Amino acid sequence: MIEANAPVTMSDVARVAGVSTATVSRVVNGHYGVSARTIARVRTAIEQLGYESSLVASSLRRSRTNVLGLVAHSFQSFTAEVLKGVMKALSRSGFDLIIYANSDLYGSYSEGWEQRHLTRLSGTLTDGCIVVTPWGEVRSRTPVVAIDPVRGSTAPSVTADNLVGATTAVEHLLGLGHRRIGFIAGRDSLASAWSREEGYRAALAEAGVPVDPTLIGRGDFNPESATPLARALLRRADPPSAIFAASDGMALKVLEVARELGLSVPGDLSVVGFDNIPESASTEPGLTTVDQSMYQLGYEAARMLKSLVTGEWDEPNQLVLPTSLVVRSSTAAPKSAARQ
Amino acid sequence: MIEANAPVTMSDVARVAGVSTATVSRVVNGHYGVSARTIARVRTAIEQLGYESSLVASSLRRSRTNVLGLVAHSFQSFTAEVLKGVMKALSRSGFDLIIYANSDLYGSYSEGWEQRHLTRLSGTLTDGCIVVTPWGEVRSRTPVVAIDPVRGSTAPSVTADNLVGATTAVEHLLGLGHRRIGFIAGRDSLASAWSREEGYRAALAEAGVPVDPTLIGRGDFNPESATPLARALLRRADPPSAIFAASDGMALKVLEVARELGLSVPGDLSVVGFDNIPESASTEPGLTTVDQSMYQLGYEAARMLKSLVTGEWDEPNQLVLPTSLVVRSSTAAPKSAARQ
DNA sequence: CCTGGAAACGTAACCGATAACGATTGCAGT
DNA sequence: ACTGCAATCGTTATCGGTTACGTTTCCAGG
Repeated sequence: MIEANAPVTMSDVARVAGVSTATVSRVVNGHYGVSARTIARVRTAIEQLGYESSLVASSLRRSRTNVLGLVAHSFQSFTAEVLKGVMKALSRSGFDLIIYANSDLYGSYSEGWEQRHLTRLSGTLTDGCIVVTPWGEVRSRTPVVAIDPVRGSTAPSVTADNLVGATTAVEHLLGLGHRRIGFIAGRDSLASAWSREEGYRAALAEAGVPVDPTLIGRGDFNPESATPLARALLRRADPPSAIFAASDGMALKVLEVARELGLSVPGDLSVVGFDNIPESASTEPGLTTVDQSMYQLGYEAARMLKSLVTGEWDEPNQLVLPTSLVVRSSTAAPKSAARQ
Repeated sequence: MIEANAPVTMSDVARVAGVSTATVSRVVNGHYGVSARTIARVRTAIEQLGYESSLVASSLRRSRTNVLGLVAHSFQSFTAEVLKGVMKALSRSGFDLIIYANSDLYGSYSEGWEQRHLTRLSGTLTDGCIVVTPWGEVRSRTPVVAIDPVRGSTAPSVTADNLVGATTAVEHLLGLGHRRIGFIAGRDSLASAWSREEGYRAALAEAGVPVDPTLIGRGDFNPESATPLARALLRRADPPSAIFAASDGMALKVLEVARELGLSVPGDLSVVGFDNIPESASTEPGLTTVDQSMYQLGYEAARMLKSLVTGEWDEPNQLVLPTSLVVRSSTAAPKSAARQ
């Protein structure tokens, strides 16, 4: 056995090649001022020892690392889909990606996680970060792009056209004949939650249907938060004939509750979600939802961040992407439609 | 404005609190030997400056970082599903997760990426790593768990019962009456690809059907690799009546080719995949496949790694998880079934 | 032969933190 | 008052690299 598994460092290479670590560094980074013969010697030593530079050590001293970061507090379908888009945008770009996710020691929805992670990374490791569904405005030495930012943020962000998406979804229900339409809202610090509720109200107003505040449940985008809300809505003496949930994760929970209460969907209850996560297509019945191409969100965010880091961004830095309604089988005309 | 966005370091805190950096470090890490009054002063300074310790700097000096790593070369559905399981296992465990993904500068399937990434991280940043579908055996200072390891590896790993899964899949086709069954293999350095091919052969042998080598296409798990292979198989004068693809990604490409050639599925051709990625449920027709719970793979791998790092692992370190056949609508009896 | 300047390379400071170690202080015991 | 131990805290080496700067070498030009 040549070597066990001791970590081979730059000074090991230097010793073997008979040069200083400074010279090794120059060779590794292709800097000027090393003779061809020395380069060859160093290269040989590197090869022989199987040396790889430590990302950590070099990022400590360097300003540019060519690593972009993504921080997220959970890994549900939303983030996973976003991630695919980010990876696509970064493919062959020269930037590597580091995703930092915490283990939720402080509780699943501890405020400020994104700031904590961001400062821990952006001090040195990354050239810039993407933050998914943050809790608040963040400050950072390096550029930050938010996916689904907080309300009123003016920082760079990428978001879906939540207002139009939600309006379309509710219009779809109205068009089917529904009049009592429940709504399960998202975490209200997020602009998306706000806009989706606005869309809900706007569509109702447009149709001349008064908003009944007792039909609105205050969720937080966490699927579990929807369960008690759905139960409360559906156990009423006068339950809504349709529920629009601000996210698919929550909408799927509504389906669960409906099943639990013996309600048939879409017979007794129509359900519409928002996001179009993969699970929504495979559930039974298929969930009618608003597609916001999370893949695209990730793709555009990564593209924006890349340009911000290299300093070549000129487009507006608040991107809004279109949505589209995907009609599946969780919606139908209400039983009492004829009555209206 | 109090402070712009200069990175605030430990010495800033020390200066404000009027102590040395060592004392700040002790306070931050809750070490012994600091008076209550000093602790309070330091805490105040930390609060006031909004200090967060740098992950990079501390990991350089520390031995334990409480960060686990995951390296993957791409982010298709497989890895995304695995990730959800990993996150679940790490939730509230005290371990954070860093995912490192490269930008494919060296081509999508550049051999040795996992070793490169591993050495760059494991020197200091992480206490251990999960490697997804590696290219070869890896060496590392810290524990490594492979998901879907290379053939013949004896290192810690988690894998699905690919042999049984593949056998079951082919038996399903045989049971429907198929006799000419094509196979599209995966990247053959992986144990999973090998086992799935073994299962294919075993099932045929058991049924007394001779293996026709010309019905076997050599893919590499990359969906794109399946397209030309499927075309070649289906354009033959004597095409197979069914195709078993070693991954869902490839199977979906087979469906695409079938559509392109005007073949109806399952009328003219039955297709079976392996993995059960979310897309397989939502495609039309739904893909019959072997479920290997990628979520579970990730969950178990993280659990194993956690124990290896803390040194409390006692179970065997090569886990094999069961699979199950999911029958959807891409399989049916062949038209010529009556003839046999 | 001497000088100037660039090329090649080493030395050491530095990045932000941790930890071994030593120094100082406070206090109890005698 | 003196000793001894423990508590508290600063000093400094260190992690693995990068880089400013200084030194040496070498060659061309005068």
